[in-house]
Amino acid sequence: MPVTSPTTFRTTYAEIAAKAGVSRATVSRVLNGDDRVHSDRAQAVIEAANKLGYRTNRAARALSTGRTGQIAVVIDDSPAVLTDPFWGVVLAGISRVLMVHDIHSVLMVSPLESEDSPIAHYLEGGDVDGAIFLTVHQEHVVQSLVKKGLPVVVIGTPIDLKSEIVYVDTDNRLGAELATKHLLSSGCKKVATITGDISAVAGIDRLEGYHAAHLSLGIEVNEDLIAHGDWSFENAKTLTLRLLARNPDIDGIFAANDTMALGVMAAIHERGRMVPDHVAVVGFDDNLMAQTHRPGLTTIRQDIVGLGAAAAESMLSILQGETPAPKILPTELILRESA
Amino acid sequence: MPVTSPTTFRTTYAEIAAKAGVSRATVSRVLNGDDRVHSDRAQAVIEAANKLGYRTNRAARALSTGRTGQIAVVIDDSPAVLTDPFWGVVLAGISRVLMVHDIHSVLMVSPLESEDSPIAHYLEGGDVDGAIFLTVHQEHVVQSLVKKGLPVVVIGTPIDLKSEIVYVDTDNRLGAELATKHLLSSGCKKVATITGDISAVAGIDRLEGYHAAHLSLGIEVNEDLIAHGDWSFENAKTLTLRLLARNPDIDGIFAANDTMALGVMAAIHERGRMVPDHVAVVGFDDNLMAQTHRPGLTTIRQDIVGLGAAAAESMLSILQGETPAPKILPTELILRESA
DNA sequence: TTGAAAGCGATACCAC
DNA sequence: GTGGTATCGCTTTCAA
Repeated sequence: MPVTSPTTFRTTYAEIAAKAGVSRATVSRVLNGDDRVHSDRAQAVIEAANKLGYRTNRAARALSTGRTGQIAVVIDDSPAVLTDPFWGVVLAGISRVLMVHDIHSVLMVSPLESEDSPIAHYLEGGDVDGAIFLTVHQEHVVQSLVKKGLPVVVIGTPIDLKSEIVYVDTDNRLGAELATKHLLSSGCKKVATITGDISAVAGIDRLEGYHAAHLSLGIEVNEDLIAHGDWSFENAKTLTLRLLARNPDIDGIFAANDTMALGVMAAIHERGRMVPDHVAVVGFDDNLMAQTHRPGLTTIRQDIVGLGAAAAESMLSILQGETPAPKILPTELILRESA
Repeated sequence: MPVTSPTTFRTTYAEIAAKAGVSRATVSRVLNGDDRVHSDRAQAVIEAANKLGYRTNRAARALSTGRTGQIAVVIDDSPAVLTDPFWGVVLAGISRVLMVHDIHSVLMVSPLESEDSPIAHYLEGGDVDGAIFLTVHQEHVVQSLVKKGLPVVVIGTPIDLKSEIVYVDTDNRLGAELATKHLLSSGCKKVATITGDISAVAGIDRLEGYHAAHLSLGIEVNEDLIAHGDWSFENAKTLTLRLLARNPDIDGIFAANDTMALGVMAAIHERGRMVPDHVAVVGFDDNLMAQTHRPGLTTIRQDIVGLGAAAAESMLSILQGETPAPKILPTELILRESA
């Protein structure tokens, strides 16, 4: 016999059934919204349940239905990721939506290196009904999970688009185009960019946006103005210094994220130049630093809560047997002092 | 009959038992590390389990034992909290420790306003074996959960210490003392402080540390140098401006967190003064901004991963029937350019 | 429309 | 040491 749960004593269907004068089967029907129960008996069941403070036992339900009512949220276990305020907000977006549908989010912080990492096993183990990945981990691992029938949603565009992975992402390309166009159309003649990590899709897309802006305005891109960064402050600063040394007449810089934009500004100041008077700067993300830094950083805001919410909704949709199309969320230019 | 689990087909004890030529009871014993099983049979069971790729069904176990193997991690649903990089790291610390013990972290993002908020019900509902709170929400709600027998650990010192809530926290008082002493002993004659929210224990403790430093160095505290902030950038900036207007000879400022320290520095610059030459600044937290800002922010580093890990360990200890003492984690002064 | 009853998979008591 | 089996609470077929 099991040790009595250390917490509360729980009401069961049996007690509700007794109190309402019906069978357990009927209790189940009523509590699960089955129409074909006489409304008076249904009423009695509901009252009894309320009076007894009934809470459904998820373990029992899971055992019976094969559905756990839980979704794993997998996040990469690296300081760089965890330290990024971005993910907290995404988590909130996911959690809120799932909560409404009475689904719990199980957090798994871990690298997902190989197909038989502990996490991968957890995920196939049936402890959860699906998994949302907060960064594109090793893509083939995710892929193999999908093949095994696990409902999966990835936040961020997968590299291999042919893979039938369901994903949601910010419109990085259009956002970057917005940013670059803003610089170009507000008088900048020579706009450089510090890209993100080009092995990541977000990095590529934001660079493409830079190109697209030039193209649409009929301006030729000078490859010499493109510096390949890695999302980090220090690196961006170094690259900017180099850029400015080679092209002293640069008057605008689009950094592929806010952290790098701060590095860019630091470099500009170090060269004794002013933002935005000498060089205008636009970032991407609109994180806290963008707001608190002086001068305030003009940047591209993404709907981060929305990203999480969209991922959760895609998951719900998969669980209902559908195959949701990828969702790409719009961005918005936030004007502050830097450009 | 249940709908077959959408994911993988699962091996059960029955199959292992058949393959190993033993009973299900024996399979259970072996897989749960019960010694008194002949080692050869045990071996057979283990081999069979591996060969069949057995994964334990948590729902079944939970139903049988009354233990879910899940801990709720409750975090306040406010932008200010979610945007704080701090919590992501704490989460990682918690998750890692629990994971090792095969316990899942269920994330609940929500305010926990009242004793019958949905979350409170979830928590008493037996869906989890315990709860870790990432901010002291309404303390009486937490208290009532404890009274109902739910194992609870709070990250952050509760206001009502007499309450028997298990908690872990950073040594805010000593950290603040360290910060203030650094300013005082490196030549500053007039050190002001921008406090955090004084209705929060962390706010109070950091202010106390400021006092303690003066006391231990035999310097009298000038109440006029204490400005009551609210952790935010803007507010800190405003307060600093006011402080400097009234006391132009302030040459050091301890801000109770890094975000405010940035506000302080912004204000100092706005007044045309230099950091640290005219005014030295020390923050608290050592977040990303402290590192990327120029000049680099001298600050107090807390062991954030450690905080999460400590909370998780306290939880494990409670689950084993112990009553862990509060844990207070040490801090460290990180020297950069600002002081 | 309703109830009886057979599972779901693991555990733990009881008897051998 | 080991096996048989009742049990956890809910769902769902099957009959009535």
